[in-house]
Amino acid sequence: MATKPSIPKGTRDFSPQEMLRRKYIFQTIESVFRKYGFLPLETPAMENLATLTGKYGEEGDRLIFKVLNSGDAWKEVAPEVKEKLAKGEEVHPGRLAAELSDKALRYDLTVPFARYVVQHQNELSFPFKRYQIQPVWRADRPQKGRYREFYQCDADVIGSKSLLNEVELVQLIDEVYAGLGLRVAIKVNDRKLLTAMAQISGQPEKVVDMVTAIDKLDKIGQDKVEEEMRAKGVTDTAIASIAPLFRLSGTWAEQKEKLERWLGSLPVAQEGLKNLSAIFDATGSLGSAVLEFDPTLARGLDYYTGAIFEVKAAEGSLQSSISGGGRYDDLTGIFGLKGMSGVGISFGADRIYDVLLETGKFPAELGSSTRLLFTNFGEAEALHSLALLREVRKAGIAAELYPDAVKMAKQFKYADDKGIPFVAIIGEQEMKDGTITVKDMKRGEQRAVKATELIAAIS
RNA sequence: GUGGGUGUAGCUCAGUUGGUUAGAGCGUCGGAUUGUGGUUCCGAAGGUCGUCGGUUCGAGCCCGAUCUCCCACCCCA
Repeated sequence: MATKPSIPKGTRDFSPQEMLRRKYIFQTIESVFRKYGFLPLETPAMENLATLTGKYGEEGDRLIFKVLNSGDAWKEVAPEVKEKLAKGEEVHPGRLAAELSDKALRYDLTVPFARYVVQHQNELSFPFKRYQIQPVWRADRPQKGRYREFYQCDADVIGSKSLLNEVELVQLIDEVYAGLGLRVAIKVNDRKLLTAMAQISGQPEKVVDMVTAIDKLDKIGQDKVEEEMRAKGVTDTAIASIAPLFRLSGTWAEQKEKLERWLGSLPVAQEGLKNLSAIFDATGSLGSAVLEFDPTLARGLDYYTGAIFEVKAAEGSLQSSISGGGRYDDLTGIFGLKGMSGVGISFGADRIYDVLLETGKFPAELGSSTRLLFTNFGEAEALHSLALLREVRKAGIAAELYPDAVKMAKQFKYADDKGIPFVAIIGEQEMKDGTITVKDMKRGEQRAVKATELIAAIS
């Protein structure tokens, strides 16, 4: 009792008002997922540690929340590890973690999905389209728009190489954000073009270093990008040979022409261009989003192999992406199922929430749920109201009876605080007359109605 | 994981070169109104000043450590 209660760093409580808004986001996303033929899936909060490690790169492994083994975890630690520690010798952190923990909280929804597909491959009919809306956990340092527990809303189709899937995902993204009333930019690139660029530079092995530097272009500028590449061991001639990247302005048709002149001789580049063209040609007109080719878009190099997507809000101050996704050719390979190509998209509900809040895009009527409150004058009046309450609820109207016979001011204040638009007053007088006094809280007016007129009076 | 800032009532914040019983606004609760909220008036409750330690006759204020939140980096939704 002495210490103030609190919650772990980077986690949050969601008040009823926040939950109404969060549900609005989840429901909008979910209904679009369903409309495009995706079906729900859930996986456990915990996975085996081995399922997760090594899937997100070195940085990712560090950010996985490990769960301490139950019982006396220390007792089970291998004797040679204990000996080393006793002598004060270094033990590799990963090794020690593996000794003390064999479970971990999920880091994203894609890897558990891949695990699920491999485990249940004989029960599934491909292409398999699933959506998943669940929290994920990362042991990151919290910041604006960055939490240690947050929700992802994923839709993936696995077992189909068709580019129609990419096209559908772009339309799906557009429809979700149109539904939320938010203008966004969908940035698209193809991992194959980045590979081609590294090849033409003569240092294909530096692709990751080049791309992570180029990814920061709009943030730090061309000079700093080149500086960072140089620091990572990219030669000056290589840097010079990828310079055309920075001059790829214009419409997709113009960008495509420039890319063909620059990288067209390489088969990988041809393939990437073919992919992107198919997406641009088949997408058609969008409602709320702008689709643009962004040659500096890199993201998720761990498993993406084809098209990659990222969504940024065109309104509000949040610069980070609010959705991301792409094509992966061999995600299930690491779990023993080869040749399963898939493509997916992930919506960051928590960041979408922040943007909608800042830009005032939440619908105003999300506020209240109860439409009618019966006041409570005492046992006899409450029992009388209870019968009417059932009728109102039967008509599909949310209603409640104040549970205690406290003074009227408190009951009215309750209705006011909760945003309840109508209050039914049934005291001694009304019971005698067989009427109900209905007060419109917004107008401040009230009138007596018969029981049969009650529903009409509050509709 | 690296660097910087921050922490005083439920919330937003004052608090003088270190000096007695730490303040305001909003909110909460009670009353004016024993059948009427949102406006008004009156009153009350609520703080081991993030935590632990140090300097000092004396610390909300100075020093150290630690935690939290915020900002930048890394990375990411």
